[in-house]
Amino acid sequence: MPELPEVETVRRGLALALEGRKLVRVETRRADLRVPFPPRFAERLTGRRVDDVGRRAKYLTIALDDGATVLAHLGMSGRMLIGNGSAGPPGRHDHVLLHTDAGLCVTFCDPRRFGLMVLAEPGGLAEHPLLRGLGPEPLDEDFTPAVLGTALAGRRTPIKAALLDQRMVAGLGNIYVSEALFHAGISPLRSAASLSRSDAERLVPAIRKVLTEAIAAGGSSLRDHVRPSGELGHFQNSFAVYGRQGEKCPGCTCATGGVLRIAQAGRSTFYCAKRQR
DNA sequence: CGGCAAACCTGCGAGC
DNA sequence: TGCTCGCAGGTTTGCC
Repeated sequence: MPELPEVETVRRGLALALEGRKLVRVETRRADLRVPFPPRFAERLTGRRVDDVGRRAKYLTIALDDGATVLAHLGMSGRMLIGNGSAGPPGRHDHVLLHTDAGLCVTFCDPRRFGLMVLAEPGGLAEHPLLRGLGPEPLDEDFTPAVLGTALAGRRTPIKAALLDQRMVAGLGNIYVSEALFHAGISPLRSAASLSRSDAERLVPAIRKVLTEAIAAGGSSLRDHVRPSGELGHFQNSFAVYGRQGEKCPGCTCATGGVLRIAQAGRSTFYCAKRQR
């Protein structure tokens, strides 16, 4: 499911249900997801108040009042859903339940179990192994064309693959890389190192624009993504190229072709060969 | 070191 | 109707 805009949408929904609330009961319903839960994970959370729900790249950060932080990743199919806690028995893929003193329950549901939920000890969040190597947040001011250019320098891998590398810039996934490259007019096949300064100066704003608009739309709901409230996102209706192979890209005047679909590093890439060079 | 393919796991839609 | 195949928004591992 989730790239930065979907995770940010989930963060905003979770903040409404969790911030300032005490966790009165916590259930883990299996021993592990992609990685095992920390020892006594449910006990560590029980009785704690949630001070803040944040996000770093595609990770949710749930800060507790004892200084520890829950790190959650939604993998491909993870959802966080807010319910009233009395909506019948948990489903087969409901792995973690957080009951609050307001009577609400946040359920972490993840059929494919590529997600995870672990705990960073007080003061250890920034240096946590899952976060340590991440590149800049694309919506932060310190993500500049110069910073991106430096990160890409010397990389012979295609720009498509480089942008999926969370060390270059954090939070992009398969959808938004294709979309951002389209808006910047850059071919996904070009090597990362071949991007000029002027390419980077178009790419950075293109990344920002796509992510900002997707967040405003509540993310993209292709199959799994729903907001904690249960509402769907609708940015999938604004895709220029993703999933649109054979169609003309927006505003395209060329007579032939249309959006192409290719495989790069085992994943689908969508682009317009006319308008992306 | 760098880059690619495979692996992790389940569900769903298409095709036979 | 029911089976098999291919595919899916992420990340890590191992191999070349």
